Amino acid sequence: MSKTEANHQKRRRGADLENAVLSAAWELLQEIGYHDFTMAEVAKRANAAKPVLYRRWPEKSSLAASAILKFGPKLDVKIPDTGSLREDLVDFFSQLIKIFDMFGTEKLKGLVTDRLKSIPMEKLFTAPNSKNELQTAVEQILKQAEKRNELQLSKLSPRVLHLPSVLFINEVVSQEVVTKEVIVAIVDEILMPVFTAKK
Amino acid sequence: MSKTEANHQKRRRGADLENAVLSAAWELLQEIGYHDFTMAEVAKRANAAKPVLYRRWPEKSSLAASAILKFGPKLDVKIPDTGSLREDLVDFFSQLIKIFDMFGTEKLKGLVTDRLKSIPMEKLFTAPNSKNELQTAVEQILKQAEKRNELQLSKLSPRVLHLPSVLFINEVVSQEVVTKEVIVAIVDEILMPVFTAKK
DNA sequence: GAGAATAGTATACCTTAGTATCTTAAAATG
DNA sequence: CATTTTAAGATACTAAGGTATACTATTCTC
Repeated sequence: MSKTEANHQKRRRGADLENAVLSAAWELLQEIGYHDFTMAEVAKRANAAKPVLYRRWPEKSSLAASAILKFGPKLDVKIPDTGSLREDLVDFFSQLIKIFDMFGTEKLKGLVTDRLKSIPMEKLFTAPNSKNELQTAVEQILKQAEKRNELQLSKLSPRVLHLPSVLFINEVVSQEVVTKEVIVAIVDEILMPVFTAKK
Repeated sequence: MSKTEANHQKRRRGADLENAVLSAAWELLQEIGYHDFTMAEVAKRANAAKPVLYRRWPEKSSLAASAILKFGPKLDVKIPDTGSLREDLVDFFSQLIKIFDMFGTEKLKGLVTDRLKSIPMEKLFTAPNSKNELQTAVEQILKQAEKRNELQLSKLSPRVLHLPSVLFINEVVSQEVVTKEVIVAIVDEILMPVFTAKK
């Protein structure tokens, strides 16, 4: 029992500890992906006890999501303004797939399906205590289109505004990889008709 | 160790055993729902060993899905022919929600998200070795609409044909309950514009 | 500064999905 | 009918998510 070193003279708390855990989680996620990622290993890496994790995140998928939101590629996607709704949508979603490709959808699939147990699809891109950035961007693109008389925003319901997120997640969950062609098809066959429907 | 009864003179095999397991699974699902449903309990109820289950179904969600497909309410939904695509779609999906309401979407949510780990959304309604009945019905409804010149089937891609399944599943995963109003909104705001898009 | 409240640490525990192993009944093959 | 093959039975095991408990270092409050 002779601990040769003064192991933990200082005990981390609050934000300090939280950051250490999130960093460890982020490292692990990059190294081995969500599927093989375990809570025990995160705890070990962060030199923290498992209950510390569960005190902050109710479940594994929640911790993983937090780590990605904190350290993952930022969703600082440029909102395009090409002069055409169609082009703007294609451009915007093309930027999004790059982020997913960094991980590979295969590695994210498990996380997404686990998250769906707790939150609805359209909220998957929403950080706690913040706006859904994807949603905001879509609305911005639609506003631009309204100025060009391509559509009437007031006629679009929340369900319709969430459609891009839903379709995108569906592809991530269903396909190995989301290509540019897939995005073009989604925009031309689904989003454009819905957004510009005369009603 | 004195087994007073000749417990298992006969050892069940093949389809016999499979049926016994599926029956036990179906009973359990009805009694306690998917979340509390365990493989060990199914095995016990069926007087079978756990490896018997895993030899046939690779995972819990797969066994549950099989049990529902076998004993659950049949998808023998009547294909409506009201003379209007919109009415047909609303009518058809209204029949579907009845089936889901029998369980309550809450009880099915976990099953659906678990299934999504193995299969894409649009295949959720497809039994092994059979056609996707939901898909077939949608196509039938669209054929009828084509005869009335409401749309041109040849212009609709597989992605578009799967859209009803995707949207329906999204609602089941996202909402507590899928109401008639929700269905009407999905049909009017999304499906009709997509199916009848001029392009 | 004394004492209470808070929140780490360490560790054991429970539950359940899923696997491995060994024995044995039943079916298939000849 | 003897032998081989297949698959069920029994049971033990592993791994991981998640919880409970006892103890103790910090911080808060008075």
